[in-house]
Amino acid sequence: MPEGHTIHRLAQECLERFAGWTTRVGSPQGKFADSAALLDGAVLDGVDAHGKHLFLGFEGRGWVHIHLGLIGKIAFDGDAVTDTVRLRLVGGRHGDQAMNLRGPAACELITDGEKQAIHDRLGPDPLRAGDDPGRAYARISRSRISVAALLMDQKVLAGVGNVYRAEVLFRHGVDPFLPGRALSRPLWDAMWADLVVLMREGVRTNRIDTVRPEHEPEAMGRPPRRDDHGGEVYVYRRTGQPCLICGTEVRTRPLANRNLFWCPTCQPPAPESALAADR
DNA sequence: AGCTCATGGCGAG
DNA sequence: TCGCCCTGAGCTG
Repeated sequence: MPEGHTIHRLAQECLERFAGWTTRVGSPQGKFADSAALLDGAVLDGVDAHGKHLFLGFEGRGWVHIHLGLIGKIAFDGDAVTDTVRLRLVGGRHGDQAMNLRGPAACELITDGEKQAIHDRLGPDPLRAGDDPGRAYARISRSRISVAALLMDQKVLAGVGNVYRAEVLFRHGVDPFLPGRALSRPLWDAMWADLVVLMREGVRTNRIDTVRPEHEPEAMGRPPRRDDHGGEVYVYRRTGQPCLICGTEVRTRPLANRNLFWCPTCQPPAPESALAADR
């Protein structure tokens, strides 16, 4: 579920549903009950998103900092209230809007200062207007770590997860094991610009689509394909299947506890790739 | 009923 | 590098 596009979309949705109105705040599951009691009845007056971090502002009472982790989910409307709901909001103009949060890695009430500290330790986010790709490149270009690992490091770049990582590397023909220091500035700028477009589209459609029209199966004379995760992608979770462009079997390998996917033909290793510190 | 896996990230060793 | 936290879906029995 959650890469940065999901979080930014949720921020927008919370703003539209709840902002400006007093909000009932509860924690059916109990782990957020003390803070929920402090917030109950406050006006939700602002939202923010940075990478995979979501912030809900309650007038005069601080921010609820939410991180969904790998398995957290937010549902709205008629979603059933079960004993796993960590945070429940009810409010809006007619008091009939509802939000349920389940399974988050973080759900905590924090101050402005604590919120700022989170922003300070995150890298630039392609979905935050004005964020500077140069800040990410400053770290990438100094690192011997693979570009695949760097793209997932939220201190380097905020919001990209396992799907966007695999797909942006594919779209630019970059070998995942290329050390960051071997990535040129123009190539990085192109990848960033691509992420801005892909992730904005992800916010709009609520899914990750990365396949260019000319590579759609129909355009390539192949039968249509449906992914079980909702979007159309080149390599993510397509292990052993033919690359949509060249037909080579998509490969996978765990890197830093996560599965990495790539096409060894479209993303050929550079000489420096053998030297990545983390391969 | 129990296992594995998932678009994350943390802290201990 | 590993184990662990959170929940639920999709398998296997």
